[in-house]
Amino acid sequence: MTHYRLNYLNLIREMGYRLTPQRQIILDTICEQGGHATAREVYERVRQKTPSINRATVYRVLDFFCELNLATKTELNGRTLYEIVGEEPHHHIVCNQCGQAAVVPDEYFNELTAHVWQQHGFKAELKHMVIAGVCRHCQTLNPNT
Amino acid sequence: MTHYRLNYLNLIREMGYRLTPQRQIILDTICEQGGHATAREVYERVRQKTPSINRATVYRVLDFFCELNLATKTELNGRTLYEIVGEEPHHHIVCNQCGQAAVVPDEYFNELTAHVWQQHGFKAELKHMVIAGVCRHCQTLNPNT
DNA sequence: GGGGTTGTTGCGAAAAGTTGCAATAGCAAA
DNA sequence: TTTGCTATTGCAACTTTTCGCAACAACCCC
Repeated sequence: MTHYRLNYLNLIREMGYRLTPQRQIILDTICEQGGHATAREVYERVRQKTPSINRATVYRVLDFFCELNLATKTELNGRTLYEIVGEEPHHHIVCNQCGQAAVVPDEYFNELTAHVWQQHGFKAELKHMVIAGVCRHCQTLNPNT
Repeated sequence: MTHYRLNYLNLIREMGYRLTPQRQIILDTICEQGGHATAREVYERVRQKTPSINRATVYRVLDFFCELNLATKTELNGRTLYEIVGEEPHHHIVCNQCGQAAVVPDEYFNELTAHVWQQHGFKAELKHMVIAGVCRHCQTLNPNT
């Protein structure tokens, strides 16, 4: 977490934005939390450390991090989740039935990226895709669907 | 729109659900609107025709349509959009800079689907994916990014 | 170190979206 | 056509998210 934090804090300044204590605290919080977290979860943790930070600020800072590609915002079965972007880009497969999620590597999307590039001249920037479907386990339980 | 509507209304009943006037009106509305619409837009149009329909009902019915695979719910740069599912499954590429969207066919995802199937035994059910990136036009404008 | 510029924050309020519950009304069966 | 079951709706309260604006404070420059 620590070295992430340093890189990220520099990044914010290098991009011409200001490094405020609120941004540092919120960044630390989502790093500590690890993995996904909803805005509400982040806010709860932040206010425990620093109650003066406003809820609106948490929302704004989270979106700010997303704009800098420092974090991602993902819709995962109804909940909006934020996650720090690590060095390895990755995506998720999520079972529609049991809700279990697993990580899949970026390479799976290579052909897709190539297609849109060749056919549309479109430079895909896949960040944190969610692939819905049915996991192995639930398929054996309900072979009909 | 009309023949869609008939099929869809039958579908609802065949699945054992009830065909209420609210569901018909909301279905008509998103058909009329065509393309994407936010819940709020649908609600506004619905209330113009039939002010007695409650906001909560619109939200519930839209999600109900999604569960029947009659519509899809998509997150598109911050807005939650609903769209009627046509016969052709399709997806979108959306430019991060100008916001322009284009349709891409389902086949582009074949290799991706094969990967998660082979590697994870996961049966992907891709409904209405959104691929973010930069379109051809914006690339020529800003060759740096 | 002190001062000015302007990006950020806190605050209050409004908008958007969700939930539980009692009342209503589809629809199947008599 | 009437009856009964229960899925669905409207209502009201609640949570989540957004917005405008005045006050604040990072950061640059001297």
